[in-house]
Amino acid sequence: MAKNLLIVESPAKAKTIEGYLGKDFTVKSSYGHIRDLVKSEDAIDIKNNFEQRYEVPADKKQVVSELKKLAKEADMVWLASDEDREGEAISWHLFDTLNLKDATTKRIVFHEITKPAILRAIDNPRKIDYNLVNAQQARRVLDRLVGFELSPVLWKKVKPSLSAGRVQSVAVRLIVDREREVNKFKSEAAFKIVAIFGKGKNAFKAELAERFTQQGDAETFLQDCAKAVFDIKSLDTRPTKRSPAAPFTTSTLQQEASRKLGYSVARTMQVAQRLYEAGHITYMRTDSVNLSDTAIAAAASEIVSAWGDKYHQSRKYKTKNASAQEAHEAIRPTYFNNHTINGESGEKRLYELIWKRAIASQMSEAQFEKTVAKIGISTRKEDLTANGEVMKFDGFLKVYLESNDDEEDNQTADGENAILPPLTKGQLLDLQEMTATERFSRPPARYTEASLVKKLEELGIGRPSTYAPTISTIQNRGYVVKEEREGRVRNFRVLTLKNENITKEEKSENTGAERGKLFPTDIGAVVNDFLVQHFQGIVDFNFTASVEKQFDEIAQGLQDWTKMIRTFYDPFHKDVQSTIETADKATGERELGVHPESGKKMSVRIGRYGPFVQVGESATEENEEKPLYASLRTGQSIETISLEEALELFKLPKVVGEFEGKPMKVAIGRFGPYISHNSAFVSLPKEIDPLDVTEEQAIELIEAKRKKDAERLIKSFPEDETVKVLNGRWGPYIEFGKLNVKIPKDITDPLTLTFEQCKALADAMPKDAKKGRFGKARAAPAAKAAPAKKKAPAKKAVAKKK
DNA sequence: CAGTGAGCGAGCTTCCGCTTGACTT
Repeated sequence: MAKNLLIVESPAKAKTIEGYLGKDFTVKSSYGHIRDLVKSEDAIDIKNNFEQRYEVPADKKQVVSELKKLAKEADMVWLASDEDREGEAISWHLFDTLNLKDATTKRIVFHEITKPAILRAIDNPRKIDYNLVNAQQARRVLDRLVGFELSPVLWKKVKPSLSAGRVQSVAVRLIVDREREVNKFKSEAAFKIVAIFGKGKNAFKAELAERFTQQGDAETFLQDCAKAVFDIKSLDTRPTKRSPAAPFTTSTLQQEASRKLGYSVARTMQVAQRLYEAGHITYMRTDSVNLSDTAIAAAASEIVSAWGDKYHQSRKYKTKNASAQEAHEAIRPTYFNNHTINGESGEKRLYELIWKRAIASQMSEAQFEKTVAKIGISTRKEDLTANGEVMKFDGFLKVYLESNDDEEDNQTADGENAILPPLTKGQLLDLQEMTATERFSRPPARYTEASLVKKLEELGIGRPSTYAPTISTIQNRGYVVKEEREGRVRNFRVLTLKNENITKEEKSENTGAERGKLFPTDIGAVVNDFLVQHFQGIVDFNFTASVEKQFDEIAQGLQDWTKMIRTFYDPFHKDVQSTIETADKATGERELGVHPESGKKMSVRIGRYGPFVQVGESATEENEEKPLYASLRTGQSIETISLEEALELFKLPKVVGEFEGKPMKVAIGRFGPYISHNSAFVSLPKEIDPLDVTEEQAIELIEAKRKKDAERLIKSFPEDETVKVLNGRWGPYIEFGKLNVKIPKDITDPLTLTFEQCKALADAMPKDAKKGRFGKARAAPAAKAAPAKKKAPAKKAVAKKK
């Protein structure tokens, strides 16, 4: 039996370290935290110095009992969790839970998983740092108090099951604020002047720095240029350089994988996890840009052997982020000589990105020669400017170029890297063409998942391990949606000067189209406004930063954690209580105006089933007339919907005629406009406006759908006409009433299916798990359904008594 | 994929950070 038990947080790490340490050490993992606050309200004893009640969650029981057993048998237990607040707390929880003894327990730390680093750590053990543990407890207690007091306020004042927290509520606020900036934004048009000089290989572009807001001014400029002589007024050539970016942290990896590979932050983390577990990369949840000395040396030898000494430059990076805890290395390949790996294509691509970024970070800078030519115009006092750039040495650009957040900027940057022909001062230039193009100022960009992570990191909010889950949470709660939105067509004017002739034309472009951007929902906006109004301090962008400062003081032993929490909690709790007592229910209600025909009040707000328009006052005892209601459609918001758009909502659903003795109704559902007829549905093609569907069109569409369905039909049953075997997009399936049933793999020929078999398969389908691809997230209401069923007979019993 | 928008009211929801699996369609 090994004399030493060493415990780290991650099992993959444990495996590596075990290889370094030999027989005397058993290396095990705690799988992160092993204890957490109990779920119930008495987790924190507020009156008694915020004393906490912890428990080992069910999924950690086995880990804990195994560690307990091993600890008992070992002579010495080495607590080697990460060197940060959470890691220190994990060590303390282990110490406490496993009943360890001071004399036979040592705390060690390392920032990199290399043999020398581990051995050095073992030679320098210390005790558990209780100041650091206290700082973690303060963090944990504060987050629980905020989350579990704020969320119930929302259940009362907005809607059940909502949530609020120090991190997620600020994330939502960023998105709501940004959306409002976009909506408020007024685009301004101005004419941009671009000239092309020279012919063929010697052609180059020059631009005017100023822009003209009036078309007349742009035209005058072109007219003046028609007769002008152009000459090189000045030439300025100077060397410039560009340096490589630091190796990846979690946040920069997420950003770059989003831009270059189109991955969501969750996908990036999943793929990175697999690379880590396969031993290809170092730990992927890190805020450090630091590389170990062995890694720097390995990168150096790789660079020198591949491209020579000239391309190598050893660099150490420092984090700019004050909140970084730097318990790990930056994300890098474990072996730099593996330029690529075996694996699934997603893994390969992410690995190569990580490899290139890490390698490039140890390479020489790229060198350029940048030329700025000022071009004089004989008839005007302004100058045109031509920029040219020639790469003299590629350096790190041989392997890696960091991309930019702003795609449109990259497009307009084409003039930047252009190569200028040989030019001399005083040289006269031959104008080929000059254009004045109307350009529009752009609103601030909506957040993508990755750019939101970047912003949160800048604000010091959240940690590498929580970025991806936070992004999921705010979407799962319905505060935010990731969506594509269609743009609209916009016209712009172009004036062209060619051969001393000015022509004008109007062109059109698509603008405002968005892909994979985060939009706030109505509920997200209402919750945000409610929190901003009543809990300003918590959703303040600096709240985390200011509590972090205090956690740091606690960690240094300069402040008592219970006093800090007390100072925060008492006024906060007061706010919670007064809000519960005095605040109105938040519905986001907004008056739209009056109905043009009836003169009744029109308003929008959020109801039980989502946002809707109401025409007329709500029914009361005096006012017996019921108002009319209509739900808003996908993409519409109570904040921006107009009276006209609201009126449109009442035009549907409408009956457009009769077919086979049953009415045909046009409506708009979750998947767009459709016709319903005799409990069958037909989607409307995009080119047909749902408001002017004719009876003939509707019949035609229904018949076409029937014909198509008949072609897909493999088998039907005389026992029940609603049961069919059909050919679907992914192969055959059974349609059992409204339920779609998958055919099990052992049935190779669907023609052999009997009615009884179909029925059995349908019965075997879990009742609540039929909706959506993400059954797991939706499966929660199952718990809800159970007590409701229990209640039902009780109600009946009461009814019978009556 | 429809319509629903009163209230009754039990028991439920919820935080942030550390870690991996176990799961469908």
